Amino acid sequence: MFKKFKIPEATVGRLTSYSRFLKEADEKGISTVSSQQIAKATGVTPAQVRKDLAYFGEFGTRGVGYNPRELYNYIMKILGLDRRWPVIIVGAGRLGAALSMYRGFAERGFDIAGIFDVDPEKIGRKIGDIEIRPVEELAERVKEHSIKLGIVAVPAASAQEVVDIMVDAGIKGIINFAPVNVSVPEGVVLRRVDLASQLEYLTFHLGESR
Amino acid sequence: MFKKFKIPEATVGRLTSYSRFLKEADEKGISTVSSQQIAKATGVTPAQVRKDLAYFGEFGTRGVGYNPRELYNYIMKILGLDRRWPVIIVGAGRLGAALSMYRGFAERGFDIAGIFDVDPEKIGRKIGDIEIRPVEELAERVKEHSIKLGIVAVPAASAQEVVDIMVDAGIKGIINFAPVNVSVPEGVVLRRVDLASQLEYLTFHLGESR
DNA sequence: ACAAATTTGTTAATTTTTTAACAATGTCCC
DNA sequence: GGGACATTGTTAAAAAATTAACAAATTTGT
Repeated sequence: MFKKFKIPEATVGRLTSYSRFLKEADEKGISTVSSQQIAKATGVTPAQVRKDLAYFGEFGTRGVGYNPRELYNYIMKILGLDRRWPVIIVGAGRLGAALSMYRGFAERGFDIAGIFDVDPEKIGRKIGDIEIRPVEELAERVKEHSIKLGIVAVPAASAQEVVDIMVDAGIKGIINFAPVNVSVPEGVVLRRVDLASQLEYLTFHLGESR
Repeated sequence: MFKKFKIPEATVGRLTSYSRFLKEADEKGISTVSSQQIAKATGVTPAQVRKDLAYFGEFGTRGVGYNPRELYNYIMKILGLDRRWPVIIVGAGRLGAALSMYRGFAERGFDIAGIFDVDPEKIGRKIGDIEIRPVEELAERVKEHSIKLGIVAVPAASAQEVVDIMVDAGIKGIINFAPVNVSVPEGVVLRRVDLASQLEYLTFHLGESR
C-alpha cells in the first residue's frame, strides 16, 4: 500500500499523536498548520514531524504548511484507521473489564466484538452490553466476523495458552497486558504493555537524581 | 547512586523483563543463568543483555554466568524497587478504578495510597477498600505521606489541569493515560501510555502486509 | 597440569534514529 | 512585479542504540 521501507517503531506512535492534534485543529476551523506547530503540540522537533511524514509521501505545501483535515485523513489511512476494527478481549477480570468499557478505543475506531474468559463463574455475565463467553467459542466468533485484533488480559501463567488459541483462530495482531513474554508465529504482530513497568520507569528516574 | 551515564530508555523496560525471568529462575532453584538464557526468555540478544547490565556494573562470573537471586536483587535496586512506593490515582472512572484494583502494581511494590476525582457523585464511594476523595485533598495527602508517584486517568480535557495540581503537591513521577500531551516542569518525570495507540500500532502493521 | 569449552565484560563496527542544513516553492506586501 | 519571509521535502551530519567480536576469566575432563 505505502512505501515498503522500514519505518521506525516510534514513528507510528508519533503519527497517532499528530493525528489527535490535527483533528483538534480542524475542529477549531484552522486551515493550515506548520510542522513547527505540530511539533510544539506533540513535544517533538519540526524536523521529526517532517521526517515522519516523508516516509509516506508529500502532504504539505512548501512555504505554507499542511491542511489539518487533509493530513489527518492521510495519517488515519496510513495507520489503517480509515475503517473500524472489531477487537476481542480475553480475560474478564478487572483489567479486561475496564478495557472493554474504555471509551478511548471506540473513539479511534475499535469496537469490542467479544469478551472471553475461562472462569465458569464469569460466563454469561455482562460487561456493558456484551456477554462474557467461554474461550471455546472464541474461534467461531473470530472466524465468523473476520476479527483480526485481540487483547490479552489474563494472568501471566495462562497468557501463552490464550495467545495460541487466538493465533489458531486467525487473530493477526495481539496486545498482551500480562507481564510475561509470549511468542507468536511469523505474520502475527505482538505488542506487550506492561503497566507496572511504566511505574518502574518512573522510579528508575527518580533514583537517578538522588 | 549508579553510574551517571545516560541509559537508553529501552534498557529500563528490558531490566523489568529480565528481573521477572530471574525471579522465576530463582524460585525454581536454579543457581546460575547465562546471558544466553536470559535473552532467550525475554526475546532479545545475549549481547543486549550484557550491554544493558554493563551500564550498572559487573554482576556475573566469566565462564559461568549470573546468580539469579543476586542479579534479581541488583536489578530491583537499580530500578529503585528495593522499597515499596505509594502511588495516587486521579480519575475514578472505569480505567482509574481498574488500575486501582490491578494486582500487578502491588506485586512489583506499588501501593495505591489514594484515589481522587472531581465528580461529586463519586466522592465517598469505595474502590476496594479505598475511598474516593476530592482532588482538593490531594496535596494534603501527598505531602503527609511523601508520595512521589501519580497516575492520571481522567479525560483528555482535564489532564493538564490535574497534572499541574499533582506537580504543585510534590509528585515527581507521573503516568498519563489520557490521550493528550501534557507538560511538566524540569525535575518531574512524565510517561504517557496511550492504550488506543497500541492497537493502532497493530493495524499499521497489518496494513503493511496487504 | 593443561587443553578444550564456556561465558562474561568491553571495545569496535554496524545499524538505526534523530537532528541539522538548505534548496525549492509559495505567500505577502509594497 | 519583485524582494522579504515562511515552510516544506530532502539530503547530509550527528547521535544513539544494537550487534558483533574477542580477550579475560572460569570450569571441566583427561
